[in-house]
Amino acid sequence: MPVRKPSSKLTAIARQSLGEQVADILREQILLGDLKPGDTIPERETSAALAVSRTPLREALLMLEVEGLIEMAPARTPMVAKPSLLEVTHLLLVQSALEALAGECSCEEATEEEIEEIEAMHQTMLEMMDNPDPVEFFKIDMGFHEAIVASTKNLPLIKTHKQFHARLWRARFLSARRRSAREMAMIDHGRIVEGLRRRDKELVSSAMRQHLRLAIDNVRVAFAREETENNLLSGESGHSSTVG
Amino acid sequence: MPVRKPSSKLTAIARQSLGEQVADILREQILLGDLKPGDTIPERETSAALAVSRTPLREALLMLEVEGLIEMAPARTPMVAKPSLLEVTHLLLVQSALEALAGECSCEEATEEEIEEIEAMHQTMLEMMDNPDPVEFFKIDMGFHEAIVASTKNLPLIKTHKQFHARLWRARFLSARRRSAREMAMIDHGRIVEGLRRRDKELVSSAMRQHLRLAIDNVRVAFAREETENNLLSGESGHSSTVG
DNA sequence: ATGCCATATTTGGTATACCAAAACTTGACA
DNA sequence: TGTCAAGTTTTGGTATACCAAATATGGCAT
Repeated sequence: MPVRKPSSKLTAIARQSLGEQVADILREQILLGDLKPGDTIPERETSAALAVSRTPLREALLMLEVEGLIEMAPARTPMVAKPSLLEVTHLLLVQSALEALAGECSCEEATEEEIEEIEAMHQTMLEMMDNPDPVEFFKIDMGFHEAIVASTKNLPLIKTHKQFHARLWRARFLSARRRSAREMAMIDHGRIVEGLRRRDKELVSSAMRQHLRLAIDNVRVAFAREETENNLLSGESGHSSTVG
Repeated sequence: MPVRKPSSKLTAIARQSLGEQVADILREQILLGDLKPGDTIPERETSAALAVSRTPLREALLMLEVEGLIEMAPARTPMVAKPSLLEVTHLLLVQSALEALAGECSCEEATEEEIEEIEAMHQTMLEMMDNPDPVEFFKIDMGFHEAIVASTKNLPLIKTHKQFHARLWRARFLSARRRSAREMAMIDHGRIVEGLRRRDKELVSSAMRQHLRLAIDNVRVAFAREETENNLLSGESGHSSTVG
């Protein structure tokens, strides 16, 4: 609604700026796959579609760019980031360090209730192992990791983890579809939960690290598979996305 | 220069947008201490002072806010972030994890030349131990850490580290003025350099971690000292900055 | 038929005008 | 004299107009 509202009632609370709201919308679209890597986001067209002016849209684009979700070149239409395998590997390395730290801190900072909640999520995942829908399983998986990070009460850590999380979402989703990957992930999760219960920093930290390292391998095969699929579809055309 | 330049010569390259340039200027001002924590950055006044319009200034403010260098509330004038001791501690914990990871990766990725350069910086610092000017010493100290991170070639890691670096700059500068802190830091640096030369991931990683943990202690005493100084000056007025 | 250059159109970058919500001021009333 | 309320001013939020660079397109010369 780009129109004025001269004085309608009280303007509700409107707690966050339009730019942030737009950023949330776009972020969700990217995460959900409505906007795929490589898709462009022209300013005029998109702002019109969202019924806002270009200014808040540009704010949103700027935020997402700092977060690494989209790429903006000097005079080039903004594009959803399309990380290479190398870059995803780099991101996962950082994420593994962040989560290992989170695990350590969580042993000291997490309340009993928080640990119980984390355990509950793990249990839910165990029961969902045979669920054919990978999306639900994946969401809880991500929630499991988020809950551990949140229990540290370390705001900068939580925020940074969240950003990497968003950038890795797609890659991890693609790689989490394999049944075998799920099974191995659950083993790691089991060790993590056990470590948290005993508040054993070493155990949690190393389990976290191994879990993410496993993710690197899974992503690698996911990339390889996507590559071959693309080649089958377009026969040798598209540029390889496996090299940074 | 808010005026139009109808067609003056060729407009040079102008590689980065005005907003980024402004962000660079403000970031430097904050790092150099020209803008101190708690200082406000009113949009109109600042944009006039920099001879740009509000639009690129707001872009810059937005970037710095995402980076955590300034704080922006809904209808409140932007302010240079004033992290509490708790928050600085949290930041240092994350930074320690990032640098520990950097140390590990550097053992695998750094070239011989890069390691030699890092060693050279260490040597320079050793020779500067008695330099009365803490600023120069500090700059090289920061360069030492940056060089190690850069040698990993992990772009997301480099970028994230840089952001935390900026947020921690002031606190670390204040805490690095103590002679004893410098001496202990040099011991850690020595271990780090030795580890890199032997490409011993465990050694480098643990040395990095210990080094940053030491920094946490130093920051704590620096905060305490600043607190007492403020109390002496203003007699019980200012709100304590030691609690998040 | 093809390659190149001029022009038209699209797109992002910047400036500015306008609006609404806070913050500050001031004056009247208790 | 203290306090509260209304008005003023300041500040950030949003929309829009305009500009320049980049790209696409079509015609012209070879």
